[in-house]
This record gives sequence, C-alpha cells and structure tokens, in this order.
Amino acid sequence: MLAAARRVFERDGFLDARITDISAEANMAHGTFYKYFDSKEQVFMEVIERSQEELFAERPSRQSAAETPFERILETNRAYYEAYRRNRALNKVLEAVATFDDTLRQQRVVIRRRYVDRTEKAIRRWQAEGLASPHLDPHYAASSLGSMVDRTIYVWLVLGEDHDPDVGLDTLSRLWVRALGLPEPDPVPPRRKRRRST
Amino acid sequence: MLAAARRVFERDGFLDARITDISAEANMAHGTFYKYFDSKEQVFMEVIERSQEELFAERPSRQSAAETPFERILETNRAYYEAYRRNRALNKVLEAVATFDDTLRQQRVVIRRRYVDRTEKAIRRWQAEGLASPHLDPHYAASSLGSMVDRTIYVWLVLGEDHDPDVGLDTLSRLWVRALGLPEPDPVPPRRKRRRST
Amino acid sequence: MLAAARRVFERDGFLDARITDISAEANMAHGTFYKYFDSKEQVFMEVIERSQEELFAERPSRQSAAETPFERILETNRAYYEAYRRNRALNKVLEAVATFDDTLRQQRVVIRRRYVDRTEKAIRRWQAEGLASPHLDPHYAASSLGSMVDRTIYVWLVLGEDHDPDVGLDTLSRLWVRALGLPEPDPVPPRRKRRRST
Amino acid sequence: MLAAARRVFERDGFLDARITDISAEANMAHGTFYKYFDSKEQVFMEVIERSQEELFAERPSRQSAAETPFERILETNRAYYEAYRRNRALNKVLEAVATFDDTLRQQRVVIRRRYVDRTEKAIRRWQAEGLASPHLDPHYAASSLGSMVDRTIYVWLVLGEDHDPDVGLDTLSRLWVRALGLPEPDPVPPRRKRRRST
DNA sequence: TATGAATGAGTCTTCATTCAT
DNA sequence: TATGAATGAAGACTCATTCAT
Repeated sequence: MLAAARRVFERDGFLDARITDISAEANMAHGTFYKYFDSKEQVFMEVIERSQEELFAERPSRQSAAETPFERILETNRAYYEAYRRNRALNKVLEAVATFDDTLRQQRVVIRRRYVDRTEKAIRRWQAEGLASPHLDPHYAASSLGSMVDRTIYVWLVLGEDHDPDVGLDTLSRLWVRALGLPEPDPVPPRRKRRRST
Repeated sequence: MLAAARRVFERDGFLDARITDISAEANMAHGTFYKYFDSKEQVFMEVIERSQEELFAERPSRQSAAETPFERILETNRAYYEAYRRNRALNKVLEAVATFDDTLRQQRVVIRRRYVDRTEKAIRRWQAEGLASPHLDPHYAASSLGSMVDRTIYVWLVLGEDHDPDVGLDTLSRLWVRALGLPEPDPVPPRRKRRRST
Repeated sequence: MLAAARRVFERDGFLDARITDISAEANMAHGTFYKYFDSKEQVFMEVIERSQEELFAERPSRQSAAETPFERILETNRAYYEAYRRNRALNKVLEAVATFDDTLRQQRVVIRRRYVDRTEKAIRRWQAEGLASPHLDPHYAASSLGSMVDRTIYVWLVLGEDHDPDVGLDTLSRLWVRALGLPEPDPVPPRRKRRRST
Repeated sequence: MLAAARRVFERDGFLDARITDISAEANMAHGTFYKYFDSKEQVFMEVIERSQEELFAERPSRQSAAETPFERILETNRAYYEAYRRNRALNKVLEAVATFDDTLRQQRVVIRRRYVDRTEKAIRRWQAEGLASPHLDPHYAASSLGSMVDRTIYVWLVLGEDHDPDVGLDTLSRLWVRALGLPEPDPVPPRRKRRRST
C-alpha cells in the first residue's frame, strides 16, 4: 500500500493523487486505505519517511580514501547527487509539497540547519588552520554553499537541465573549495564535455 | 481586479485562493470575474506578468559607479535581493506554483537559461582576460553560481532564515568572485554582525 | 428551501433526511443547499426557529373570558395542545433530536425553566391568597405539573395514544387544579366519551 | 460482550456507538461480534432486555408496611426513581432510541399501557369506595398521572434538573393523591430544602 | 469459534463555472 | 457590463458487514 502510494505520488504528484488511485494501484478497495492511513497528507509523510530510512540504510561504509578537503567535498556531493537521482521522482514531489505544507517546510528547514551548522564548524576549523580565507563569515558561507549544491542538483535532476554529472560535480566542488580558499586539485584531464540529459 | 487577485494570492497562496475571494476583494460579484479572466490559472499568470512589468519599469538608470567585477556582482545581487524582497509574498507563491504548473516551470527555465548564458559569456571573457581560473567549466560554473544566489535569497526571504543582508550579500558576493578567481576586495571593516530577521 | 427542508424532516425524521433529498424536494441541485445553509444541523435549527416564530405570530389577542384559575389553565392547555397538534410532525422530530443534540437540549431546558418559574410564582401567589395548599413545595409542584401537561400531550400526539381532546384536556386541567387545591368547576355534563385517534 | 455493549452505549449513546468499539471493549475482534449478534439494533435490544430482567430480578419482597394510598404511591414512585437512577445512563439512551426506532417505541407503548390500565383500575376502585373524586375520567387521569411521574423523573435524572429527591418525591406523590382526591398525609416536618444535583 | 483485512455503499462537502436577468 | 443563484463534477471519509484463514 505504501509502495502503491509512492508510485501514485511519483506519477501524479501530490495534488493530483487521489485516494482511490492509490487504493486501486494496490488492488484494494478505497475503504482499505483508511485502515492504514488517516489522510493523504499522512500517507505522504510516511512515504517520505520510508524513503529517508532507505536512504540512510543503504549508506555504505564511510571508509573513504578521500584525503584532501576537495576529495571529501566531491565525494559528498556525488553521494548526494546519486541519492537524489535514485529518488528523483519522489524528490520532485517533495519539493513541491514543501512549498505549501508547513509541517514539511518546517522539517526541511531543520534538516537544512543541521547541514549548515556542520559546514559552518568545518569552515571555522579550516580558518583556524589557515586553510580557508579568514575574511569570510563562516555562517553565511556555509548557508550559501549549501544552497548552491542543493539547488544545482535540483536544477539538474528536477528541472531537467542537461548536464554531464562528472564535469558538473567536478565544477561544483571546485567552486566550493575555491570560494573558501581551500586548495584546488590539478585540472581534470581535458575531456570532451558531453552533457548528459536526465 | 488584478490587484485584488494579487492580494488574495499573496494572502492565501494559489491553491487556497478562491475565485469568490478574489471577486469579493475587488468588490465584485464572482460572476464578473469571468468577464475578465477565464480561470484561476490565467489570472495568476497575468498577476505574475504584471509584477514582472512593474519590476522592469522601476529599474532605474544603470549608471552605476561599479568598477570592479566584485562591485558589479555585489550590486547585482543586492538589486535582485531588493526586488525579491519587495515582492516577497508573491514570489513565495510563484515558487510554489512553479513546482506543479508546467507552463510556469517552462517559463522560469527559460529565464534561468538567459541568466546562465549571460554569466557563462562573462566567465569566458574573464578567463580570456586571465582574470578567472581557466580550469573551470564556464557553463557549469555559471549555472551553479546562479543557483547559489537564487537559492540563498529564497532561503532568506521565503523560508525566513535569519540574516543581516549586508553581511549576507557581502559574503555571497565574495564567494562568487573567489570561486572564479576574480579579485576580492579588502575585507569589510569589522562590524557587529547582527542578523536580521525577515 | 426552508419549506422543503421542513417537509423532508417531517417525512423522514432528522437522521434519515439527506441533503440531497432536501435539495431535490426544493427542485434544486444539492450544491445549492450550501448556498443557504452550512449543514443539516443548521438547517434544522432554522426550521425549528421559523416554526416557533410562526407559532408566536399567530397567537391571537389574549382577551380571554377566562375568569377562574381552572378556566385559564384549561385554556392554556388547549392552546398548547392545538399548537402542538398543528406542528405535530415537526414536534415529533424535535423531541427526537433533543435527545441527542446538546445545543437543542440546552435550549429546551431553558424554555422549560421559564415555564416552571412562571408557574412557581403563580403557585406562591395562590398559596398566599389561601387558594392553594400551603403544604406543597411550589417549585417541585410547578415542575411536576409542567411535566404532566407536556408529556400527556406528547403521548397523545406523538406516540399516538387514542384520545378525545375535550375529555382529555378537561381531565388534565382538573387534575392540575385539584392537585394544588384550587377550586374545581362543576362536573362536565355527561357526554359519550368517544376517544379520538390521531 | 453484552456487558461491553452496554458500557459503550452508556458512554457514547446509540448513534455514536460503533461495532468496533463494542468489540474492542470486550477485547474481541470486531468480526467476532457477528458470532453473537446480527446488528447494532439487535445488540441494543438485548442490552435493554437484560437490563429489564435484572430490574425484575432484584425487585425485593413486596411486603411493604404501606397502609395508606399515599404511602403506597410514594413507595412506588421512590422505587421507580431508584431503579431509573441506577440505570440512568442506559435509560437516557433508551429514551433517545425510542424516539426513532419503531420497534422500541411500540414496546414502550405497550409497557405504558399496562401501567395505565392498572392505575385506571385502581382509580375506579377508589371512586367506587368513595375515596376518589367521581368527576374524573379514570382513563385520562391514569394516563396523565403516569406521564407526570414518568416525565418528572426523566427531567431530574436525564435532563439533570437540580432536585432533592426526598422533597421532590414527596411533592410528586402529594400531587398525585390530591389530584384524585385521595387523603393526603400530614405535612412533612419542616426541613431545609436542599436541592440535590444529579 | 475467533480473527481482522478487505469491502463498498452511502453521504457530505467544496468550488469553479454557467447563465438568465 | 454586472449580478449572484444555480449547477454538478469531483473526492474525501465512515463504518457496518463479509469471509478466508
């Protein structure tokens, strides 16, 4: 039933999803829906939760070989990109619902704050170590760089902007470290930039 | 009537706005609505259009004293911030509708592309002049930096994240130029960083 | 519409009345119902109110020739009986709804209290004048006699107990005055007691 | 199960009682309900029947010391009051259901008739003995006095009218005998009339 | 005998849209 | 051009009842 709901949300979006469709997708009578959920809002929340859980569950051993900050950033961005891509259809709906549902918006603000706080601390550390520019406000820098990654990937995967993930993520990560003043790696070997459609 | 529609959209959002409310706000019978518009979608489009026109209309003479790239970037970002802020309520709705209305989404993608193309050309120019790092892909850089500005301001003004616009915009613009390798200005004089709520 | 609602309530009772039926009875689409009323509860209240208003409106000049307490009581009881009878079908529904709707129950308790208070005062007056037995508690007497009249007429008109209203009301009123000790009139001339069905 | 049903009816009333709740209250699956009963109506009837049986079962030896009609009436009324009070919650529901369920209404009409008939005979006897006024119609008198007792106790116990049962029942019984002309006992010794809430 | 998942009839309610005046 | 009563499609939700296990 949860799986059916997810399929319908992915297919029709939140607003156009009807209880009847979800039930039908699960080969159930619509009354059955109410045995498991109270409303469309609730089932959506559960679908989202379940999706998050799966995401965390599959997160592999973190024993990465990343040595430099750039490598770690690139790796993080790529992981985010991949996770987002695997749930692209659902994420699209999620972004939409978050624009008009206060509960969900609040929830996302909290998640965002967590990410920003963590990044802010890292920036302070780098500044203390003389790795990052001391002229940048760590909080605003963390917030804006977070937005950059977040939105860039949204534009690629939800708005469907043409892109080659390798080049795109490399550039994105370079911008990230350069903006802070962290060391940038050697240029990537020249390659034919072939953008990839979604 | 158009003004009434705008007020209602700003107050209630798109989904919760009812034709009846718009008519009432305009002191009209709701039947009259259909003399002027065909549907809620259409009137929303017109409200948006009108808003854009006003935005362009008020854009003052561009005789700016900006000399350096940083100054120009900062000025542009500030102008964008101010314009966005003046129409915050409507922009919030606009972002929401764009997540589920294809026409609107398409339209925004086009606007975005224009901005990215312009920035991309500027980056190429800077690279040619030896001002910007040659190792960055101009297209992806333009796209990601655009997303950064765009989303940061959305987070501040729509999601309501605490911020001091002076510090925030300064940091945002610094990140922008630093990411490309453009010259960064001297550090801002120390100031009490007092974040401003929206 | 109100008239249609009344007909449907009278015909089907409150629980079995459907919005659709009311609308159909008024030759309207069911959506139209909501232009005038918010819910079944509300329309019922309005039907009841309207009925009460009509009742008060038709109350004729009170210039009665009643001289003795008995005559006044008899006249009052008869008037109540007639009014109740004219709205019998609606009253039946009203009694039913009052058993499960708190608003309505409260309202009826208030009306009852008003009646009891008035009667209680009359009894005190009669006691002071030496007309009524001094051994009776005026409050409880008023309450119980009120219940007697009330319920007796309900039993006749709603439960449909066979009765001849002339004999019945005469007896009822005799019991009323006798219970208090007020003077009773001469016996009614012998008549064939033919009970009347409702 | 029957006990559970009774508790649920008392708590929620008939209309708001759900089969599921009854089953849950009995720690049973709701499917099991249908092993024992066919419908909500039926289980309610059984609850009522059971309640009646208990009432009769507990009726103690009638060896009362009542000598005068007044004493017998008072004793009867008090017994009725007490029985009604012990089952107040259920009686409240019973009165409600009787307003819209024909079977139940019919049943109650029958019970009422039995009571009225018995009283009617008693009145005739008293009239023959010269104890009661010959000017009263025995049938209507019995009916109305029955209604008086019935309704008064309902008003006290179900509608929750403040009352002191001693004073109230004394007054009620006095009215009863006075209305018929039966001898009334000496006045009760003066007492503080303290009304008792239900 | 007990279970509880599944059913689906039955109603309410909203609101964009039409149209006679 | 303005009105607002009327429309009816669309969907949510409840809960008594069935039935395979």
